[in-house]
Amino acid sequence: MAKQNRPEQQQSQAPDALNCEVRLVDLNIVRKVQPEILPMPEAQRMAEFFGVLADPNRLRLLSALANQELCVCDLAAGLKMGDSAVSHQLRILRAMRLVKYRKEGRNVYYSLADGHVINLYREVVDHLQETGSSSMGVE
Amino acid sequence: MAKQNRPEQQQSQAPDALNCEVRLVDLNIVRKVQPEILPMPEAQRMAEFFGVLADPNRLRLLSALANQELCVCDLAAGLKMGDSAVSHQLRILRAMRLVKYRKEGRNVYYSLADGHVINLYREVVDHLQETGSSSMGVE
DNA sequence: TCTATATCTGAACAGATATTCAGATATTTA
DNA sequence: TAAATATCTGAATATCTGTTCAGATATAGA
Repeated sequence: MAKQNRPEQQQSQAPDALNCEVRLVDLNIVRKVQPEILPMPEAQRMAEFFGVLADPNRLRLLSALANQELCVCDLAAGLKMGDSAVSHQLRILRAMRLVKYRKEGRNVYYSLADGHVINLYREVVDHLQETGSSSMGVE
Repeated sequence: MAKQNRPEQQQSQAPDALNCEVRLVDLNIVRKVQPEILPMPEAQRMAEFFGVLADPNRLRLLSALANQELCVCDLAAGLKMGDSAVSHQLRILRAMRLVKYRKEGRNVYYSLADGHVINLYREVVDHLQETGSSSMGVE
């Protein structure tokens, strides 16, 4: 951790800094890098968002809604999931505003909220196709 | 679950289907939706990818690497994390091919693997800015 | 009103995940 | 060679997450 290797320019500047618990070279780099680092609150918000997409069943729900609105029980039937599980997942998607819904009688029809999800989807498909090993059957 | 409400066109087609455990209307919709649903293996792969981005410290690591390559101990110092934690997280980013690395002496310098991450980043920032409640200080 | 249906909700459990700790490996320097 | 440093790794622990289950709410139809 002491980072005494990697000789850099300003070691002559403050000789006593070498005895300090904070090392000189670290400080220079850290000072440069720190402001570029995503602050923790925003990082958490972003992580929370990605976390919503980090579940195969939620992704499948989104893909089912990509072309038409569907109610909970159709989604459950189509994905072969329990109604309750679908409802729980839809709530998470709703909280992140990835889907919107509309009530009609006792049915609730869900649909995608905007195009961001699709864009994300394609970007990830690109990445996985280029780097990954499997194929992703997406046009 | 029986979906006897929502009267649809083809109920006259097969009257005995009403006694079947699989309901008619469900079947029609499910048959239409099924092929559009992301298959489970690909959904899992994609979810795994998003899961890698679903951690605030990994996002912070990526943001630190967005402008320059950095070694493990500088990342640890900059993010105020333990060396071991950083190393563990970098391994995950490496496995998903989001970062690449280069050894130099006893240091290992990491950098972003390609531009997909940045694109994803911006897309999410857009989404969060439009729908979310907080501001994300990204240009 | 009563029944069936669609959806939602909270609790509980199993499985996944991030960090810490201790220690291993590799490289540089004395 | 020995000591110091940078990085990595596996085990252990605490936390988070997804599903199921039981039951609540709401709406449509008899």
